[in-house]
Amino acid sequence: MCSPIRKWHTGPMSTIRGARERARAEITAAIKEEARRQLAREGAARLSLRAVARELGVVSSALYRYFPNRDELLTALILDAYDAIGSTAERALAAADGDRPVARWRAVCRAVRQWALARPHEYALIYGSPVPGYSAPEITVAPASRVALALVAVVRDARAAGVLREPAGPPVPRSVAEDAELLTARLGLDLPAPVTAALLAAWAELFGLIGFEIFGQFNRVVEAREEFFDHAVARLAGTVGLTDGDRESAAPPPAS
Amino acid sequence: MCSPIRKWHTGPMSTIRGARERARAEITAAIKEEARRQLAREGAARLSLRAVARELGVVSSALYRYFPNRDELLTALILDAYDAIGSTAERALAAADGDRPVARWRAVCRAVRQWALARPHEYALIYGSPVPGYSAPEITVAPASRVALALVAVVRDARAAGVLREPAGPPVPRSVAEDAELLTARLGLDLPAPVTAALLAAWAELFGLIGFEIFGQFNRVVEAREEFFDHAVARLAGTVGLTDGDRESAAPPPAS
DNA sequence: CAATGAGGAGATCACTGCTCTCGTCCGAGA
DNA sequence: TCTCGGACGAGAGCAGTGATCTCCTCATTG
Repeated sequence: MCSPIRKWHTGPMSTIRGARERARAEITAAIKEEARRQLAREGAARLSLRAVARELGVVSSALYRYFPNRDELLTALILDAYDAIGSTAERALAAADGDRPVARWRAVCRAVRQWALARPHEYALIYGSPVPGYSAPEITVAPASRVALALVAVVRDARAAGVLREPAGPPVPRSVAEDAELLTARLGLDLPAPVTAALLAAWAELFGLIGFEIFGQFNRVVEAREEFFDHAVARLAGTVGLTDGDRESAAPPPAS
Repeated sequence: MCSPIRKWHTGPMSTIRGARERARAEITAAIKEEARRQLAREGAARLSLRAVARELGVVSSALYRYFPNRDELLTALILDAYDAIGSTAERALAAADGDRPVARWRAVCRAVRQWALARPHEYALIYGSPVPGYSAPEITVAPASRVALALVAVVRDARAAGVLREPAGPPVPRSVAEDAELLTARLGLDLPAPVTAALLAAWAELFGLIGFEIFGQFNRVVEAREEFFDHAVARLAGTVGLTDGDRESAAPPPAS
């Protein structure tokens, strides 16, 4: 009856459809929610299907109606986490819209760090060691790149505004330049290879910094975490060529 | 009696002592060896005491004579891994003894990367997410710092040779400078705070790069892995102020 | 209004970490 | 040289895990 939409078969969006699949969606969400709670409390490897089921007042075998196995549940959590950190970065980017390039860069980096500090276990899930004999499936590559794309956007806009310096440093090797060009082409951008290379390194350093902070490598080494992070991120902005437009904002001559 | 050495109670070194404890040491080593094998095959969370025991032709409860629990076994593996990667870095440093600073820096970084690529699971054990609800004990801090100390040594020697530039970039905030001074004092060094700060960031970037490569973040993004790494590491050497002595080796004027 | 199939309950299997008890046998102290 | 303590391994057992299968129910759908 009513025939509003072609049911099943990949409906256009998450429209309401039957009450049945609404319930299904709700239960799926509840499972992930509880799983996330346990994740935060115990970590990924201690995440137990049975415990989730117990907490939901349901028998463990019931969960298998929603996730074929534990790893699939983890994959769902990983996807959610990538989406969450990605949209956090994008939100920060949007919020810093009119700002100068270095400020936008810092805003994105800070947002990512804050997200990670608030959810260390979820962060570990996506940027720590891939879980137990579990290698991230292909589906994760798109959401995984959203943070990187936010960083790229800052640089792209800076270049469009004509305030992007060509980064200093050793020349970019041929093969790396080719990778860089492939990448920028794939993103529909036009960035010089040295910038792309610097950007990739900065991307890695950002998560290196956050990972070291979260996983304890900075314990008893760096105490002023926030200030150090901001400082490192500001340096990073310089290495990818970001400036605030005024001349020589990031190159005081070497002392003495 | 006989009083050659005060037995037990922390003998001076790993001298031979009884045949009994020799056997104990051998079995302990065999357990760790087999555990490492399983680690390489399955990853940390799939590491099973029972499987190790089975492979060693022994009943599982027997292992508890050597390690009080699974986490302690993991801790032992972590310590070994830190020692291994640390001594690899130190060996590389020693092998590049007479070389110029940038070459020494690159040698250490390359050695660390090679070690990690050859043993991704062991690398994940120490630089990935801390294992299952397990937080690294204090004992790991000393061996964990050996790689960093190798990097520091390169910079220290460069400074002693007078070929260390003061790194460019934004001024170091007060609190970060204090951390830096505390750290250099603890190491008995005399490095300017900007250098120390840059060094810490470079340390994080090094492991960010290696982690991204091992954990798959560079898949379909960076194909010329080795060249990219070398290039990033060369840039990094520049950011901490390393030069090869000849003037302006790392600062070509911005094109155009 | 009927049947069909989604979903939950419960039993079961193989596996895990860990504990406890019980023989055995080595080696240090007399 | 003898003896006794203690290190060691075997084995049973407990509680917990992921996963599968069968059975029963009831709401949805045609």
